[in-house]
Amino acid sequence: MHTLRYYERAGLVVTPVDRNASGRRRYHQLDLDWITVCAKLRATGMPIKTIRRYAQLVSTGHGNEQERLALMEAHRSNVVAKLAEIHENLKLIDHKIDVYRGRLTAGDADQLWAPNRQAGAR
Amino acid sequence: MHTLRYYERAGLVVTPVDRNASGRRRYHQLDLDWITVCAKLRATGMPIKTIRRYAQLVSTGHGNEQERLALMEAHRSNVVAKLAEIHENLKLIDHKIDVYRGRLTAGDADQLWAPNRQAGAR
DNA sequence: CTAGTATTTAGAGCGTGCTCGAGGTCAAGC
DNA sequence: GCTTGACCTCGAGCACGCTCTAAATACTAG
Repeated sequence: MHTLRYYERAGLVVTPVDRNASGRRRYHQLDLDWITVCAKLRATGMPIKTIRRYAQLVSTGHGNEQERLALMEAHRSNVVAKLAEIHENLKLIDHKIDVYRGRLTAGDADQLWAPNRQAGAR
Repeated sequence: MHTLRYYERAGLVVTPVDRNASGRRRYHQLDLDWITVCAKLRATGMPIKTIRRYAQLVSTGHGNEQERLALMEAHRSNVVAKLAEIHENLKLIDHKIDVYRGRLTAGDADQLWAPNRQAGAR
């Protein structure tokens, strides 16, 4: 709610949102679709600034597909890089999990089943 | 540099960093290894708070593997969820790219090679 | 010894993306 | 008519993760 208004203020919304007689917003399907696109771009880490730029391009109409494409391709490569990085670092997490699982299974023979061996442990 | 000191202040560093006689930090391999782990956790989106908690657990020594495991598993599932989300939204990006590529190729026949058709359209 | 560079601290400041609050307006239900 | 509640605007505030500054100290080259 507050966020929608914020996105609007931030210039992320392509077309001025329709209002009823008393000034309240009436979102139409197109608005919702666009907002969904914004949300997905945000979810992939596109900064507000960039979405604004994209929104500007879209609202300008046809003729700037070149730049829209460039923008999306740039973002895509960021996203792919980020995915690769996270994927890579997930290995560490998995490794740690393995280690702790291992220790706990091994530990079933001492600390965990005879916690008195290590007083104060936990 | 600044960031290392910040991490230290924030309680992310397990063991107090060694200092030389005049008080300057001397990072040893273990420090660097740990900092690398922190960086990787950060890169997967683990908040500073959580890393601090993890660092506390590690510095406490053996006996809390249960909690370390829980922490890592929780983080892992966040990361996996995030990966899935990004992966999902990447489809939209790819779709947009396809659309713009299509328009540009199609457009080679009109706007782009006869931009006068749409005056003012960049 | 001196000048210049690097590092130290504590604390302030910043960029991003929301998120909330105060005060006002309007429509609907009683 | 009056209350209730949803929405309005504008501006302030907040959470996070750094990032930088200022003033002091220390090492390093000449």
